[in-house]
Amino acid sequence: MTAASRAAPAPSLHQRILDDIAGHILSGRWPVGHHIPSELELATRYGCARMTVSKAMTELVRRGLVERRRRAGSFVSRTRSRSAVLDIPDIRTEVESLGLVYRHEILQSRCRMLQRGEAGLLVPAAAGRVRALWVRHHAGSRPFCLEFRIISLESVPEAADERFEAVAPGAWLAQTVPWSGAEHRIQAAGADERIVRWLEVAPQSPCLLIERRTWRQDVAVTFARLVYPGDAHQLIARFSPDMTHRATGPASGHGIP
Amino acid sequence: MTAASRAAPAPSLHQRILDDIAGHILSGRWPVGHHIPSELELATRYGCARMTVSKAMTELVRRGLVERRRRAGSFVSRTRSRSAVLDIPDIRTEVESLGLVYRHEILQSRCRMLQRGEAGLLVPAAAGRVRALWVRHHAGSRPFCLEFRIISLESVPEAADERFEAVAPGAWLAQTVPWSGAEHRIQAAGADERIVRWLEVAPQSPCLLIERRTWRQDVAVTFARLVYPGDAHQLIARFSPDMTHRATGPASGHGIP
DNA sequence: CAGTGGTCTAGACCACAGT
DNA sequence: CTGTGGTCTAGACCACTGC
Repeated sequence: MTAASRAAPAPSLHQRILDDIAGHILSGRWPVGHHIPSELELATRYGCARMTVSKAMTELVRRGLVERRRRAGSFVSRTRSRSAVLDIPDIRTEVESLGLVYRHEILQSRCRMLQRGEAGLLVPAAAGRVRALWVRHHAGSRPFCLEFRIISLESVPEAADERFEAVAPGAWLAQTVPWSGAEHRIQAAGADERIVRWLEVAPQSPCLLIERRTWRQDVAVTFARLVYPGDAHQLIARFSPDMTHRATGPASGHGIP
Repeated sequence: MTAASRAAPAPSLHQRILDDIAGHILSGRWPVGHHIPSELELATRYGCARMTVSKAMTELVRRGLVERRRRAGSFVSRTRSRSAVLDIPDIRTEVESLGLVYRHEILQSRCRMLQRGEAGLLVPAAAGRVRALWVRHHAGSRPFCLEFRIISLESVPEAADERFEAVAPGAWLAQTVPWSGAEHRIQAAGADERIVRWLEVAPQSPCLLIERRTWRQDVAVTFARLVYPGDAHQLIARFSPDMTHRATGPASGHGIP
């Protein structure tokens, strides 16, 4: 053993097989369409049981690197996955990780019926009573984000009595209501009159707009529209599905222009 | 068997266990922090081998619903995963899925040394010769997207001779060069002078700006900055990592306001 | 120290799709 | 028909860690 293998936490065999094959693919030695040896062949090669190989291959399929067909075999995938994992932090966490003091204030709060024209906001489409809020989030002394939120009171009746002073609606929901799915829509928009007033930005200045719809099983839970002023805010999405956190990675060490 | 179970493709046992437990968690019956029965207990309950349970639990950990600690046991995760899968389509695909005719044109193209101030664009930071391009993508008769791209010629020497007329650089790279990771940064920005001219938009109008850095193993491959005019363009990110494709889902059936 | 998860085995049966 | 993946079993050993 060399000194180079410092504190190697004994990677499991299926992990090593996975890394080997992923390495062959990512390096280009196994081009798109390449026929990967069968599980039995690989098991023989690695001197292990077939199930150990199977575990590695299953994970490679999940990552989109490999496609498998019965009887035909396993092949390097041709559809290079054009998806990435988008990390959507809690706003408080986000602000505090910038080293700033977080604070939020409830600008408006009402319990009312869902209005016409808001039907498409909740998903699946819903009607009935909702809690509707406008929330402003601050980073230090500056407005950081303006949030419009609707909470379905049919899904979350306890939201009717919550004052959301200690904890903002988003965080409150996250720790209170279980949810099974969410959809985010991200776009750029010019500041409208309300944003100009509440975020203290110039009219029509560019803003990042994030709409989030959350549901549980087949019931709508909440809708949120988050507006971040200017180009000060950015989202980061990384590819490589939990690819064992490349320590020497590009995530650090370069400034954003 | 009831008539309701139509064409059920015999879900595997570990899948059924997974669905059961996910159902308990997502419905709230098992709240955050709930102690999930041990693998042995579950195996007894389901009358199966421990490994079958293990497979389900491992997947639940991957999805962020469950945390496991040795000796202590398995618990419903408190950190509800705030990540989503962002789908980043190829521009041509995107345009054509809108029912429009796609076209791209190379506005500028040079092989040159990487300039000072561009050092942070490639990741890991690199120097040396690059192919630098400005590309304009059209949807029908309208400009759709402006792309600034840098390709490392050390990683992709064959990019020096490619004309990128038949196929745009992004698509060409996707089908030519294997890559292991990518990072996207998404933000809103006002249109600068170049964007105003080439995308035919008003000065300072809001644009969606996507920067993509791609690398292979530990070598930088390419950098791309894509600018989409106005609020016409949006990205969509869905939560629930391949959560067995909710057919009756919110992905369809509601118009975007 | 004992219970838990993490891993691995050497088999087995089956479904399925190419040949 | 046959080779492939997909699943499952009934064990086993180990590492860790909370009791």
